[in-house]
Amino acid sequence: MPELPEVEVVRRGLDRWVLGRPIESVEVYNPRAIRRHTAGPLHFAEVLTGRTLRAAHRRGKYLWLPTDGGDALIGHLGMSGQLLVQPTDSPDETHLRVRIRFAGEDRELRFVDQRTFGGLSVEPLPDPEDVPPSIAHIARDPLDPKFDPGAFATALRRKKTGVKRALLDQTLISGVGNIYADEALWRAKLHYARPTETLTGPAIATLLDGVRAVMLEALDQGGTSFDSLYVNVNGESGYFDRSLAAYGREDEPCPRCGTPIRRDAFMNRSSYTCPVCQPKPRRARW
DNA sequence: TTACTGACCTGCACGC
DNA sequence: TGCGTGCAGGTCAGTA
Repeated sequence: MPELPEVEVVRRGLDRWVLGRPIESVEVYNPRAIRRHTAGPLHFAEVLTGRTLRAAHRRGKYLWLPTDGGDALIGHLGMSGQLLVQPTDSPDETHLRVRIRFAGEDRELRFVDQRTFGGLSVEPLPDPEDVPPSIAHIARDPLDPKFDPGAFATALRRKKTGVKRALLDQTLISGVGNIYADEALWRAKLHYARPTETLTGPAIATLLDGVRAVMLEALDQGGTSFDSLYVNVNGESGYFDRSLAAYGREDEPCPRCGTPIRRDAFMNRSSYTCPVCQPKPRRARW
């Protein structure tokens, strides 16, 4: 599943392979892949054709690529999305949704998405130095140099919810998905249902350290390839799943204390914890 | 205003 | 072999 490190790997690939190349044509094979572009597939293709992508930016798990026309191509990989730079003559992927060809290039950009939770859109970019309006509500991620740990701690304690639910709230802190939330909580020895208002300053600092550490380790290894759904722009998988301590390790021994890892249903998904290292709080918030 | 829930979507694993 | 069901999970609209 693409989380922040995976998206950053993709951003770096886009930065290397697609910038400065005029777009020759755009083909949309599944309208759902551009559902956020409300003007429709034809408009999406028309507005991009002839444009040149100038940069590749990221806010949390969103990517945006400003064009020379005062707008930006915005992308989100969802759960299974891939942005691939492929030779123009290579066979189409089964779930190819959008193809972008560049003038005079033997490589093209493909948006491939099995589950179509991700998508692309184009929208005006009033300030080239700022984020697009549609993703302005997304908070900075903990790897962002301008991320403010003090403001995060204040906002976190103001919430009246469980700490994992808060970590998954992209308006509070971005880039944390289910996998890295579980890993960061394991590192910080916090149960996912710990009420946010009971977290101390040092506990929040430890949690942030855990989030940063797990993201940086994933980034070093090219992202988390938990299944075959995630690959970088060159189609290569990462290997970070080998380093996961809790997520996906149900009944396996906790790397810290040896107690079998437990899986609970949480928010229509799974949560993995060590029942000894991460004891359930007496007063839990789900 | 804030917290929470469910829908969206598709391929795979599993049981019958 | 084929069918039905459950599961995976990021985001956001709708509800409480």
